[in-house]
Amino acid sequence: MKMSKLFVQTLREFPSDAEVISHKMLVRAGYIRKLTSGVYNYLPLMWRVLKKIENIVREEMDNAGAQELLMPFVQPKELWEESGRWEVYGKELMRLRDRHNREMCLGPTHEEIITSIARDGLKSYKQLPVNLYQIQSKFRDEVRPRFGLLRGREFIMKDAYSFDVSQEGLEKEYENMAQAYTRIFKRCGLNTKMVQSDSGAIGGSVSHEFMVITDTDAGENDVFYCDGCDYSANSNHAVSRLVDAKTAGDWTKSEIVDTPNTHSIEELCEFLNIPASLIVKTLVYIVDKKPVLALIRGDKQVEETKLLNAVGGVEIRIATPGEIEEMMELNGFEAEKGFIGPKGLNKYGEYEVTVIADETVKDLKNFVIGVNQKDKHGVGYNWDGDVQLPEIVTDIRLAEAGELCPQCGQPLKVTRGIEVGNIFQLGTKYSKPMNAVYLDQNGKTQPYVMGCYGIGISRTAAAAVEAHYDEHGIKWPLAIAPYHAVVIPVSTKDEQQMKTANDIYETLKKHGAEVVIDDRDERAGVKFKDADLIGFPYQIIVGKSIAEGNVEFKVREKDEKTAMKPEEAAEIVITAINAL
RNA sequence: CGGGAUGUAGCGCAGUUUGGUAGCGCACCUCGCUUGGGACGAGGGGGUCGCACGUUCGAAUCGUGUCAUCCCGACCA
Repeated sequence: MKMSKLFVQTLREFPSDAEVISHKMLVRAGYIRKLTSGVYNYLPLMWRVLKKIENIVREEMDNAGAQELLMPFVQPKELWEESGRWEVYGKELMRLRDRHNREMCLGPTHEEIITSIARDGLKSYKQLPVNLYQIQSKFRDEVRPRFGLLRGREFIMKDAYSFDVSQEGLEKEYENMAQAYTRIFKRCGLNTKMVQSDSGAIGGSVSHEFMVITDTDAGENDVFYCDGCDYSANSNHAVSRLVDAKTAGDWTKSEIVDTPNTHSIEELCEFLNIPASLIVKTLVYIVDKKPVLALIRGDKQVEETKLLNAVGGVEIRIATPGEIEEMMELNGFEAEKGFIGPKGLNKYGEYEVTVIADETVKDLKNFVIGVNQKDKHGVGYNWDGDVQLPEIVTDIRLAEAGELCPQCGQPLKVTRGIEVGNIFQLGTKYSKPMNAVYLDQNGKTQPYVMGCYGIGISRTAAAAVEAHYDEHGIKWPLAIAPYHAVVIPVSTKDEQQMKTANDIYETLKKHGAEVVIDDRDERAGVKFKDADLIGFPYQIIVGKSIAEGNVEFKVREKDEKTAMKPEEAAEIVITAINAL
């Protein structure tokens, strides 16, 4: 490819609306252009990168025994009603109507469609197991798209779905996919960590995410991990053992005491001169319009996803001060933020109040708790005597770095991660409601045991940039770079330079290298800057030293130039791409 | 959804306070000169100033509305 004809416009400056490195770099280097919020054009360079990643994914999926197909991007409401998700998916699901006023949606994921395909085609246990996948654009109408390709509304995803006759079969395929994913990301030049995670709106029980570990804002997930063993988990799923804390108060009887202006845990601790671990704090959440009280030890925080799962809801948010006031009034109290307690709070609007306690409060003795009276708290309280321990006691706590690993007891650490892949054990979550069944050996009807496995193709590309760049531009891993190499004749007017450059260019092409020759009549600096910015893994510079028979060879990753013969440089590139 | 900010040429921005013929840098085209880390000179093309309505002799500039984009927060009792 001639640089003069390559469709790429590099910019002198970073775009003003980009925050994270991958977004800035990909726009500036001419890979992507925003069409509208969260929606990007993939320009030729970007498309080459995406195709590289797709092909790695294809090879590994096919090798793992999966079969590729392609499902429609637009989906009918009816299937989503069958699974029950039309009601619960929320605003992320982009809904629209056709000319006949029939309701449709843009596919955010394809469980419903694949399940309908499977039930039409897979009638017998003899046909199972099967794993089907596609690579396709998805659309999720994110609340707040950001970070360029990392959290777009439209993005490219590989989604695979497995159908088995048993949980054992599913687990085997799950492991098979986990191994395929590990190979895929390794081939893409990414170090990933496979972490336990919550299964979210997709549903199911067991799930893991593949995270590219980063220390930047681009990592939207907190990942807890242990150096002592292999434990690692997304914060929405991480569990930990507590470090010792004071959990029994010194009060000898329970009473209500004045605690003026103690709106926060800190203020209350200071006023009573106690550690936060002696307080039961009560948080008011609204889950799908219904009120939920969450009780947790004062020094700990609620993990909203865990709470949501404990209640079995879809959408969760903290209650507003107005809602809290309303609830107080309705139950005959006059209290505000800082003084709320579970006792006597029974209803809100048309709903009963659900109370959920975190495990941390169960064993507290002589503790402090809100009693729904302004400027007062109960002290020396105990469960069941002074206040009822809720029926539901479970883990709704956000783990913290420094707490102990649930497996081996060493202190947990935390880092940030970009989720590039995930694997779920769905079980019969979709096959049952959608009546997707096969006949077993006994002629009996059974629902498929399903799994699903996603990889964000476009996000993987962006994550690769986050992991490989410097102040001059991108440093693509060879396997996913848009081109393997660029040949730069410093002066296009110098016949010897041009001839050598062309010879190298032709040689490389002949050996299967994807290569660009920078034939532009530009000054050397311009070409060097563009080459670094675009991120060609190898640069072969043909300049004055060609008089001594030498070119300069630069490995972008290492960022240093070495003089050598043209054929040596070509040899290095060819050897490298043959090793891919 | 709430709060904040911004919309002026492909990109980055000035001009808006105080209304009076739309500017700068980069990019693009032509010529010259230059050719090892985003040169220089001269000339040139490109914008209904997000959109609508209003005020005014006159609106990028003032007012109202609207749309879009970006950031922050979705308030840990």
